[in-house]
Parts: sequence; structure tokens; C-alpha cells
Amino acid sequence: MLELAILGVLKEQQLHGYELKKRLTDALGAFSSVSFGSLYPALARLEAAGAVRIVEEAPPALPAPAVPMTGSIAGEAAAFRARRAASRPARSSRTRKVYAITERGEALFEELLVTDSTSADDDRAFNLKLAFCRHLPPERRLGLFEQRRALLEDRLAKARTKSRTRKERMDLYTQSLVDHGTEATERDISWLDRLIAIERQGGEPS
Amino acid sequence: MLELAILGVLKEQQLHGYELKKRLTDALGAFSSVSFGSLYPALARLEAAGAVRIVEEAPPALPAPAVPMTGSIAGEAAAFRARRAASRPARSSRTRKVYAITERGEALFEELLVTDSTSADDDRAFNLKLAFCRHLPPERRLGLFEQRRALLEDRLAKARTKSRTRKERMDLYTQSLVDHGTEATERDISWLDRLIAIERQGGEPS
DNA sequence: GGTTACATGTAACTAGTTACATGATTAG
DNA sequence: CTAATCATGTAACTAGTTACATGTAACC
Repeated sequence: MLELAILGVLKEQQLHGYELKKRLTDALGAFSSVSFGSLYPALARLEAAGAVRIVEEAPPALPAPAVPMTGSIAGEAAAFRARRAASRPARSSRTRKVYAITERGEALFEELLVTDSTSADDDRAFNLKLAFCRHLPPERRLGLFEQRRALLEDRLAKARTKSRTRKERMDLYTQSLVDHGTEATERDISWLDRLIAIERQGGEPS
Repeated sequence: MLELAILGVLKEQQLHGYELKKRLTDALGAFSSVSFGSLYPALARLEAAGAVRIVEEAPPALPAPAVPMTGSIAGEAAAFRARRAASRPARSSRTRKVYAITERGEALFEELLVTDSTSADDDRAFNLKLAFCRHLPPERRLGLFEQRRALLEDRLAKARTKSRTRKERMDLYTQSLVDHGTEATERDISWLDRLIAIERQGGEPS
């Protein structure tokens, strides 16, 4: 799950770990925080898998007097973006590792976006996917929504049969909890229905 | 978290692991399943901590040799039927370990019910606590609700400031996600308010 | 007598966390 | 020059999961 989030952020901008953590905790921090202890190993794993690579920041010696431009316009532009990303250009790159997503990383990202789901932890995973689903082609996005809808519908069906057979054995706090949960699931479904409807008519969510 | 659930169920009835798992998965299965791989180690830990103990089932040797036979065949048969009827037919106890909660376990249970909270995983933990909060004295129950309410209110406040400052930078799917999440939190709060109000007037939840 | 369900447990893995260790850079 | 912040990383722990290994009892 963390891999997905990292790739999703790096897809938009190359960043070093520390900054990445800040983005992650404040963009997705509502659900869960990210710690360095998981972020750095995750970055190392992704690098080992070839999904991200370390890019050089601008060389510490800015003057660069006699050196001609490399000829790689893209490279120069990337370096510039990295410098700006740090919001304080002059910082030496010696201590920072700036990561960029690779093509393999893009492929992995799309794969994680539709598969993943550890079945437990489903809800958080879906929220995360939704936050990045704009990168998905429309029909796969629709598939994601419908798959989620089916899961919720299934959960609801189970809750209803269970509620019929066992409600009398539950205490009132538990009953209230179950009822509240059922309502929340129903609202999740109609929210998904709105997203699906918008998707079907080719629009964008409001 | 699993410990809390185990203690909560054992508080009502002594059970062996296999049966305990069934109760847990169908009572709380809506949120999360429990696997043997976590249940048995958890039981072992709780036993080591003195929170539960293994109790003997009805001794397998019923005959009681020194006691003379009544001579009444009908009586013997009736006794046999009674034995079978006693909710657990002839199954040998050799292979089963029946666990019961101890006093230390009761104390641990109450402690887990009010503390615990790993700050992540908060939501699931709260649901679990609510399912067992009937065992709490009213004022601690109220404290639990209010603590939860404060947490949600805080989350809402953060979401609102964040939404004001960063909404324009979010894509529409993420915006929809955040809005939906905010609404859900608002409803959670008013649900809690209802529970709190009921608690304050000394009633029970409807 | 073989299949199904009951019952307990271990091993390896997953996916994170907190606490700790280390060092560079910048601001006052 | 020293404290705060930036920056990367490791170690030990948490809390579970799935897959595997083992064996008993009930049913037909």
C-alpha cells in the first residue's frame, strides 16, 4: 500500500525521501501517517525492483563555467524541477537522494492500482486507489468502482442476514454500532453509484 | 486488539479456541476476520500473563467406581441422557482446551477497553470497544464516547483547514473522496452525540 | 473405512510502527 | 558555535496474515 502511494506521488514529481514523507502525511495523513522507518525501506525496495531510480540534483558547484550543456534538455529540466521541488535551490545534493519513477514503476503503479487489495485493510486501500485513479484509463477506473461496489453490496447482504438472525442476541450498543455501520455502507454505495454514473457519461466527478 | 476481543467473549462464557474463533469471526467478522494463526498464540500469551486459565471440562471418567450402582437401569439411562443433554455430548475433552477468564484477565480487559488505541487503527479499535462497552461502569463508558468524539472533531477540523488551503490542488476524485469522508465523520459525530445524550440521561441506546 | 468437520499449533511472511543512531546544513 | 531542522537509515517490536503440519472424532 505504501508503495502505491509513493509511486503515485513520484509520478507527478521527483522528490527525495524526506519531502516525500511530508507530502504523504499531509495529503493522505487524514487516514494514516507514514513513518521514516517504513518509507526508506520501501524506497530501497522500489529501487531494487527497478521501479524508481535516484536522479542527480544540480551539481553542488553551480558556477559550471567552462562546461557546455549536456545536450539533454529533458535532463536539465528535470534537474531544475528537482531544485525547485526543494523550494530552496541552493541546498547541496550530497545528503539527499532524489527519486524518480521509472517505466517499470509506472507499470507497477497501474498494476497495484487495480490489484493489490489484501482483503483486510480493503477500505484504506480503496481510498488510496481513488486518490490516484485519475491516472487510470476510464474503463479500468470504472472497473475499480464497480468491484468496490460489489464488495460493499456483499458486505451489506451479509450484515442483513446476520442482523435478522442474531439481532436479539446483541446488546444495544452493538446493535447501534451495526446499524450505524450498515447506514454508512449504504451511503458509500450510493456515493459510488454517483461516481459510476458520472464515469459512464464520460464526465468528471463534481 | 485481538486480546480485547478474546477477553470480551470469554467474559461471557468459557470456550475452547476453535469455538472462540467462530464466535469472533461471526460476531465481529463484519470488520475483520480472525485466523487460528493469531488466535492460538494470543491465547497462549494471555495464559502466560495469567489473564486466562485452562479449565477442565467434565472429567472424561464419569463412572465414579466407588459409588455403588443404583440397580435402576432406567435411572442409569436417565443419567446418560442427562449427561448427553448437558450441552456437550460425549465428546472427549482430551483434544480441547477450554479457557476461562481470570480476575487478572477482567482487570486487563477493563484496561484495554479504555486505553489501548494505537492511534493508527483507531477506528476498528473503537468499534471493538463499543461492542464490549456494556461491561464498563457508566462514567467510563461516557468517557470513552467523549474521547472518541473529541478525536473525530479534531480530525474534522484538520480536514477543513486542509480543504480550504489545498482543495484547488486536488483532482476531482480526491476532492470527492475527501468530501465523502468529511460527511461520514460528521455523521459519526452526531451518532456519538446521540449515544452520549442517552448515556447522560441514564438510559440505554435505542 | 474414508471423508468431513473439529481442534491445536508452528513457520514464514506482510506491512507497518517506535526508538535509536548518525550526520549535514542553516539560522541566530 | 550551537541549536534547530533537514536527511537517511537500522533494529526491535507489533499485530496480524496464509500456508503448513498434525491429529481426533463423527458420519454415512
